[in-house]
Amino acid sequence: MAGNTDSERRPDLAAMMVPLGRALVAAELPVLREHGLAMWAYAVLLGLDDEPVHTQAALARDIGADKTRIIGVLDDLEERGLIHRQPDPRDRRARLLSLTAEGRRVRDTVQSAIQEREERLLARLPEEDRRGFLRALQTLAAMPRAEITGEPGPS
Amino acid sequence: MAGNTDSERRPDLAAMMVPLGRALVAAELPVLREHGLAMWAYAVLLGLDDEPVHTQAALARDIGADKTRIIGVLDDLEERGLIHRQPDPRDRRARLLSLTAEGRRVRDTVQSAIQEREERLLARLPEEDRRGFLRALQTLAAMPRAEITGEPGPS
DNA sequence: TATTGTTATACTCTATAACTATA
DNA sequence: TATAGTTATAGAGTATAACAATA
Repeated sequence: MAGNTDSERRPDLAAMMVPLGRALVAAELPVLREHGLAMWAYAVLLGLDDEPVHTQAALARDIGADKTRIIGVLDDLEERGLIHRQPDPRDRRARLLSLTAEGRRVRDTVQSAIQEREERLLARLPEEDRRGFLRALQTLAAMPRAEITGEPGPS
Repeated sequence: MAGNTDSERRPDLAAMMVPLGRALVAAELPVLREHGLAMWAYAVLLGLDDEPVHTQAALARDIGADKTRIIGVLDDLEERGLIHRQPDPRDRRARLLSLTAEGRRVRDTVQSAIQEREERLLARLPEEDRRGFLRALQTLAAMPRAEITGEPGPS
């Protein structure tokens, strides 16, 4: 009646995903520290990846942070010349955000190092599982949060 | 040189896994609340699943918690008759932990409800991806943490 | 001396509220 | 009045340190 025979029983998805996510983050930290980046700083660099401009609140929302929390991060990244932050001439309340050339270089270097480590981990999986895993993970990660939680979401 | 052609570029694993894990947890919370369980209480019930006995420190380590943090949880679960906690006669420092019949019932009920929701989510993936995803996820989740972080781990 | 469970404390991360400047 | 950015404050969650009982 529970829908699961004993043979196909598995741990809950969250019970597997959360500790695994923590371990992956822990694996990233030494790489980030080598380049003087904290986790949120790296998230900001990734968040500015495609979109060359932004507003701080939108960037915060995109990377799952609070707008008040990334201010210090932006201050630091700007001071180090990794991002530009200039007032929007058309709405002087807003700040336009973009990566500098150096910021782009750092992002690429760090991301390559991180994904190299990840590839070594993924290489230990059977090829068929590996492909399905990556495709499914990207599909699920791209879903709006509300579709996963089942809640109507922030209206 | 970076090992990735532009066509196969993907987000970092952690960048997908962590928000997805958070969303899955958020999806569990309403189910847990229906049964008066907090997240760590559910983790304890799951941690006592196979092993009928334990010591509190070992249980905490197994579920990725601090030994000081689950004490209140154990107090509550014991008071509600979901677990037994009795001094080990052979080492009176330790407490033997086990599920009561009611604790087992609650755990099964809650886990079934949670996994039903999860199955509805997984049903939206192509069958081939879904199988590989689950197999790979279980493989990775079963790995010792040190194999993922690359660190020597707590010696 | 070392370990189990416990309590008390400190620290980190995150969320909320309040202020300014623009609109 | 409403919004973007900022600052200050409060809260939740987590880790660290210190203690009593037992080994």
